[in-house]
Amino acid sequence: MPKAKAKPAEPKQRKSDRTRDEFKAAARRVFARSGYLSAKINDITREAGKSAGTFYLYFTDKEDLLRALIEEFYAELPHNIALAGNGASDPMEAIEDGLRGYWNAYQKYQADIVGIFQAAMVDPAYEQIWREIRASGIRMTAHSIRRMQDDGACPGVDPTLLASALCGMVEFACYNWVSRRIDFKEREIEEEEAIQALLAALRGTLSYRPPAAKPARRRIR
Amino acid sequence: MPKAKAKPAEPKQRKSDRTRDEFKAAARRVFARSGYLSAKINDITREAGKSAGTFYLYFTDKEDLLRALIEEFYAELPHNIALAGNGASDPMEAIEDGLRGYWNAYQKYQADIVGIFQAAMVDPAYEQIWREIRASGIRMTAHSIRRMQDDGACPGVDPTLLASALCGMVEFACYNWVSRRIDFKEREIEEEEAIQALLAALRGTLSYRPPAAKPARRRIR
Amino acid sequence: MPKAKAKPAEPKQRKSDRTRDEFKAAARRVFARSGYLSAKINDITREAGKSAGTFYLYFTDKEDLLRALIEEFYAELPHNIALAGNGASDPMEAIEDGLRGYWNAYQKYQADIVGIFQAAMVDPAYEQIWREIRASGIRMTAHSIRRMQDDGACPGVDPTLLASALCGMVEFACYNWVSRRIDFKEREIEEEEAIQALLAALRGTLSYRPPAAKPARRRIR
Amino acid sequence: MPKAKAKPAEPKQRKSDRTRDEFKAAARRVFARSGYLSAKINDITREAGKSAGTFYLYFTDKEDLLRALIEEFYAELPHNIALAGNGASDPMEAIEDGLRGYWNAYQKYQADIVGIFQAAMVDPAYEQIWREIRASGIRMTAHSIRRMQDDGACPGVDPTLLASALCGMVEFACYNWVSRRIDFKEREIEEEEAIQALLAALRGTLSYRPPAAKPARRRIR
DNA sequence: TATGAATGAGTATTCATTCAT
DNA sequence: AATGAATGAATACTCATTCAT
Repeated sequence: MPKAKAKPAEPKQRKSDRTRDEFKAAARRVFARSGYLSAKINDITREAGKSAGTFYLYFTDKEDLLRALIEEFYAELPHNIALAGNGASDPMEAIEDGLRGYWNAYQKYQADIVGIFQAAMVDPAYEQIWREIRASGIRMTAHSIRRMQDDGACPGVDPTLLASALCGMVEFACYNWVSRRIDFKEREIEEEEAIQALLAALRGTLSYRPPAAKPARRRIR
Repeated sequence: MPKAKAKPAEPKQRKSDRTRDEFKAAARRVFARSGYLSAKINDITREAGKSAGTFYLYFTDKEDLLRALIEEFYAELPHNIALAGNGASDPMEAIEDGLRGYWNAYQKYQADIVGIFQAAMVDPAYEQIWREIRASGIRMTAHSIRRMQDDGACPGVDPTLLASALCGMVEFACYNWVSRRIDFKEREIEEEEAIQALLAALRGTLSYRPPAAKPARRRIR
Repeated sequence: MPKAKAKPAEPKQRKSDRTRDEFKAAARRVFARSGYLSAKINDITREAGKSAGTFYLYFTDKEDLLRALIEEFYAELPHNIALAGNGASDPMEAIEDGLRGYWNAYQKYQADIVGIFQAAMVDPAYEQIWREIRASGIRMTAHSIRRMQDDGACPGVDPTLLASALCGMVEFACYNWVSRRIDFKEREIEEEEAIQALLAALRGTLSYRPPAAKPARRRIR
Repeated sequence: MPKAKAKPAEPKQRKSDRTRDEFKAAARRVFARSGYLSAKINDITREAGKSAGTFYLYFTDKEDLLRALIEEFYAELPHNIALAGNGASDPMEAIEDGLRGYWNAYQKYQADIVGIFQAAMVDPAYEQIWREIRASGIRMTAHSIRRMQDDGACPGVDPTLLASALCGMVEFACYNWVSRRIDFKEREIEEEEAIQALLAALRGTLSYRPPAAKPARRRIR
């Protein structure tokens, strides 16, 4: 038949991309709702309004899908965290900027982070990824700690160890407060209130200076 | 687990008790090794050197087994934590005692705690249990925070919120450092070193006093 | 079956409907051959030429499958029985029409009826269903009995009790003669012969008039 | 040690018999309560207050146990039925005696009969046994029918076929009314009332004489 | 004899993945 | 590209039966 069709090459590519994105968006919703581990492939395809088979045209696996989420997340992470902290000359400010950066990233990439965290529990490959994500935060935090220590604050602790603890605190608070809504079922936590609580801990820890003459602990009464 | 199944008759004899304990011990090893969620009933029976069916003479479920672990854990928890902190008159001392208590309990009941934590990700009933376990620690910590605030320290933060963050920090550090051995693959963390790092954060946070004239954030130097 | 499980999504397409019907047909063959209680899911899938998992795309259970059979059976039952008896003005004719209706329904839905009957032995929910199916027949029969009693026949008996006995007779004869082929292994029973035997009992019972002066039982001759 | 023990050979034998009987009694209770097919070996041993292993000292099987029940039942059956009917010279009286005999036997051996009936659904060997039990009743009933037919009553029906239907009626009524308590949940059926209903059917059927000039059924309107 | 803990074959069920249309 | 029906390997669970004590 003589009807010369215009090659729809471009639009096709587009459509395919769109479907892929729809899957990712659906997965984010599902992961946020019921976690990565208990999410069934079917839950995701249903959420995406696609059929079961279609999923495998775009991803090989639930893990593959998670990997795709992570990539996006990775691509934007620096904007939220690393860059945020970079500008600040004052270590305390750097820490606060870092916290706010992480908090914002967490809001947006909740599903990804929970996904990685849960996958890490079961799959060593994801444990590695999780460790890497943590690592950059820890490195930054440790750097600030070291600067504070140079100034005489919080002496005698391994900066990396302390950084690991503090980053974990932030991470875990996000998980508990934002994703699982644990601990505070009865009331909504205000975003700023939450940040202030974390900030109080960070600030206190980093600026701690032991009293001049430290009395022996548990001295004889 | 939400549907309360009738527990199996639970043979009470000597031999029977021993087998039940063997299963619990085997489960602790398996959970510690590969986590609760990915553990198969078969993994546990094999580890216990028992046959598949035997498991069901003692437990109805993997969940039921976890419940049994928790009970034991619960029974001993107060000795390690609550009682520990009770004697101390000084809030800082109470916090330190609580930390050491939790740390010790964690060493011993690692598998249980990880099990509950993982089960909580997937099963609301365990989320509830996990929340309860956290609650007692949070309550105690919040109490100490309030006492410090009465004294003028760490002002302007919701004690419960801050307590939740700090308890999470301890919990999560135990998980990362002890159970997953994340962050510090290259070296063994000394127990005392780990405790000191956590203590530094707790002490700093609780005793923080803002500088007399609080300067505006990010003022020009 | 007491716990109402959510039925699987129940694909509605053409192909899917056919498969569902194939399962029902296969189940009817299997139930007729070896009874409902001893039928394994596997027997049915094999008979249907499908794989194990496919069964669960269409039914949650063996019970669910039986329920599906019953529905079909229920839908047609009135055509065979109730309507049949409705037109007849003479109670004896109503009874005969009812009998022929039930007989025909039984031929077609043997497997369903046997299934319900067997399931009722083990599961109270099916006992209820079975009771309901019986109830309509009993009600109709009792009605005819009452009309005959108004006319002076078979006096002094509870119509419902008698109806229950007579309906049971028909039911059980169908079971023994048609489904189990008991009692008459050596020869084929002609359909009409069987019906005539049942009819003889029904007719005799309903038209019975006690002899005028009832002699004492077991008097000396 | 010089204490010469008396050989407890006799008592031992007694004890063993007693245990066996306890199992049989327990089984009767369990079968009557929940049917033969759904009864687990464990249900029976628990009901008997014995341990699981002990069961196998006395029986090889649940079937073996059922066989033992049947034997006892068989041994007494003639007293209740066959002998009962034998004395009567009048066929109607023979039928009534037979009915009362069966009814009494059923009360006592409910569990056995239900057991055989259910086992027959699943196991051909028990189908055979069931058929045999039925056979003697059918033979007797057919005999009475033949005598009535010689007298001109209920003409034109195969006596055995009719007997099978009538015996089935009685059997099934016992099952429904006594064992399953179906059809009459709301009220207790009086024993005599039940017997009278069955008797009405038997009497009517056997004494039926077609009206002199039988009009064509469904004549032209 | 009696016990009851242990066994393992048999069965049901789930769900990621494939493939004909 | 998309569909959704079909697959079957993996796993959980039950229960009759054995056996060391």
